[in-house]
Amino acid sequence: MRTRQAPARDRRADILTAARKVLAEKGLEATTVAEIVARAGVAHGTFYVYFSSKFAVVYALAEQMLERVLQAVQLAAIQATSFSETLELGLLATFQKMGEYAEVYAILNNGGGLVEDPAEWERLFEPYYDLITGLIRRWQAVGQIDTAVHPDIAARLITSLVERAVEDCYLYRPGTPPDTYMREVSRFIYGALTAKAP
Amino acid sequence: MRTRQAPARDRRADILTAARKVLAEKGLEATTVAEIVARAGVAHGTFYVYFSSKFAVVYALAEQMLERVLQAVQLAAIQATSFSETLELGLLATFQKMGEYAEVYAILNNGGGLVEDPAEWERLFEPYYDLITGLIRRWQAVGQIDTAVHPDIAARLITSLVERAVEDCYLYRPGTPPDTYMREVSRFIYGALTAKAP
Amino acid sequence: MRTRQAPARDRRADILTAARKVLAEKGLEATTVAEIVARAGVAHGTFYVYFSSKFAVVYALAEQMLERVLQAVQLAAIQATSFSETLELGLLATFQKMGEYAEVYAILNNGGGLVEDPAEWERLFEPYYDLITGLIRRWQAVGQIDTAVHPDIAARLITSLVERAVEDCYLYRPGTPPDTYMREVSRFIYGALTAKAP
Amino acid sequence: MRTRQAPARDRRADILTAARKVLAEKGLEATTVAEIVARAGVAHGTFYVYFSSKFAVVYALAEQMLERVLQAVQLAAIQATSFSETLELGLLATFQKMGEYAEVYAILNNGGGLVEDPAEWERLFEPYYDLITGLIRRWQAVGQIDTAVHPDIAARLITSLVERAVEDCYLYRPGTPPDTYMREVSRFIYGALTAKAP
DNA sequence: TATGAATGAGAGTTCATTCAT
DNA sequence: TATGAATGAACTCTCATTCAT
Repeated sequence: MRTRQAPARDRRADILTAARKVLAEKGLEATTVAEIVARAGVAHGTFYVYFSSKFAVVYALAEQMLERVLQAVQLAAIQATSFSETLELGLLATFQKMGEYAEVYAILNNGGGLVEDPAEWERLFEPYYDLITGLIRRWQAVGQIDTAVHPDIAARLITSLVERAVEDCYLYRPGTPPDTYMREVSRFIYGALTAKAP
Repeated sequence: MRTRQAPARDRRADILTAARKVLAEKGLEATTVAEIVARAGVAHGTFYVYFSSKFAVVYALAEQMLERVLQAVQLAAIQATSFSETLELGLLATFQKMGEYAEVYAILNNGGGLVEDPAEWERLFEPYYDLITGLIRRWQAVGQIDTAVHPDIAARLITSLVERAVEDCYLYRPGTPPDTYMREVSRFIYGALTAKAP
Repeated sequence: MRTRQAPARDRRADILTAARKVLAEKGLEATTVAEIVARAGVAHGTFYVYFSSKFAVVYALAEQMLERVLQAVQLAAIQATSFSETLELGLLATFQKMGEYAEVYAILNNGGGLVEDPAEWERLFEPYYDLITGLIRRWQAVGQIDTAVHPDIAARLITSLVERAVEDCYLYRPGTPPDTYMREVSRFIYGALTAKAP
Repeated sequence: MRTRQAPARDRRADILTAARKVLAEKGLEATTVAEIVARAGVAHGTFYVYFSSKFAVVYALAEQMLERVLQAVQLAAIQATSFSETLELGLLATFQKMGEYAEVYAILNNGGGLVEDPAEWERLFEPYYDLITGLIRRWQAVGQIDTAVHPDIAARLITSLVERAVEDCYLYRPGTPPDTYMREVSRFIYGALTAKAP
């Protein structure tokens, strides 16, 4: 009986953490359930108590990351009083939260071909797109963003831009300081959304 | 000597074509050599006459695509007489050539974790980055692009933007016409590179 | 807990036994993991639960045999009170234990080229050589073996002699009774170690 | 037409030489026809013009070696005027000729499991055994070898002794000079064949 | 809930051999 | 005779998943 004893280990969380590490180190194809459970310190069978398949744990990881980024950006958006401030604070929040998942990002990015229907994977990102779309609309309404911009297409482009910047920044070109990347991306998006077409 | 006989099937090309199809349908992890050779109509062993491993065929596919896109964009750049025209023609070329590889793109995009060193994969894209970087510098020199733009960082951001747009356009939102995407991306990039920071 | 249930098949032992049979019948190169597991009545994967590779099972078999022979010879050596008795009892023990492995012996003998470094394989036999070397020294000390004999070279020669005799006896010339072989070998070694050079 | 031009390459010999090298370096199981033909500088198909299978080349190699050793020992036996001289000269000849094949010897030794019936392989060695058996009889006839010795069993034991000594000498313990080995073996055999049983 | 030995389908890869040239 | 691209059967080994405990 386990009442008020040492707090029961949260095995689900242990597995999730271990999975993140292994994915980061080995990449999706080389990640095995065997290694995940070894790192999590649980038995092989225990994995299947909490996750229905190898894919499920990757999916759960993506959910976790997107949820955390989403919350941080929402908080930033609430505090901002202008488009440029929204952009600045939002990017800062994204770089911070996403940075923790940088290594797995390339994997999470496209569902790794683990999911049958790509659209199913894409749905995971929809709340994020919706948030950005909403923010664009909000600042279009008060004239801070060009009304010619398609909010939903732009939301997707911006998302890809930021993802790429985070990846580049933390993975491929760790020499360049994150600040430089953030400023560049900021200027890039600002120009894209405010400038008039030629 | 092979003169005037049956026009000698090019098995390497057959395998490459088959691989493209299978990757598009199944994704990287679910793609098997068995299925590739079945579609190519060659024996299992023949695969290894032309490619040293499963990875090698993905790599070769990426090379093929990037080479074709690069050529098309170079041609466009030569014909253009202004930054906005370069942008317009370059995007058109990219959408056309890359569109053929849209399904595999998500896979090719990050090397699928198939390659040990991510930097090795990244090198594949370098000629493409260099081309864009050069074009940005060229139009900065004549004042058509803001000189505050970092050519190399911008080149990477633009690349990710276009990749994403092509993916979205052909894969995830086939409802929206390519033209709309191209115009949006064009405006996006134009604004980003020409506008002054806030 | 496994108490009083079906007496838990020892799969490792089953595989080892099956491997011995297949090796004896087919020889090393023609022995396949598939056939071993078929005879052992276990799944293919089970093989790799207990042995890391095809080679590992051959190695384990050699270890098992050498260990058994070694023990038997040690026991014989303890009971013997003269060199000629040591020889007689030792040979008897060796013929008995090694006889069970006669078919695989030709394979075990040189590691079958399965091992990268021949010296690694040779190390397996070192305890056996050491035992013989020690016995030679012991009977040299009391004048029953010619002191001109190099104990370690002689140990190796004796080993090869006995191996060969066992092989011949059980494999190639089953017509001749083991007794004849043992007596011949005994006389051979006795003469070799006690006689003076010409 | 090839009349009186550059002497036609003896491709069969080239293949045999290449095979010897590869077998020595890689061992039997790791030796491939591909590598043999690569070293021999001939096409894959050419191999099968001269040898009916991979096994055939190993068999041919063994034949070649045994033939050469046999000739050398026969010559030595003819020149010798006593048992001890026969032993000395015979061993010298064997060490020299066999030394060239030392690396492949371990492989050739038992047919590598390549041959279905071990007896078929054993037959290859029969002329060699017959030679030794004959020599033992010859020196028994004149009282230089103990008549209690079984010529045919002893021939086999001697053969294994010498094989082992050559292997040890050239492969496993290259530190010890061949001379030491030869003298030890010589004394060993001399004692074994001339001494009276206890 | 937790375990981990056992599973077995199927993966990537090798390579002896063939045969049209 | 010589070639070498093509073959495909067979190999070793992996690993997601199950289930009796």
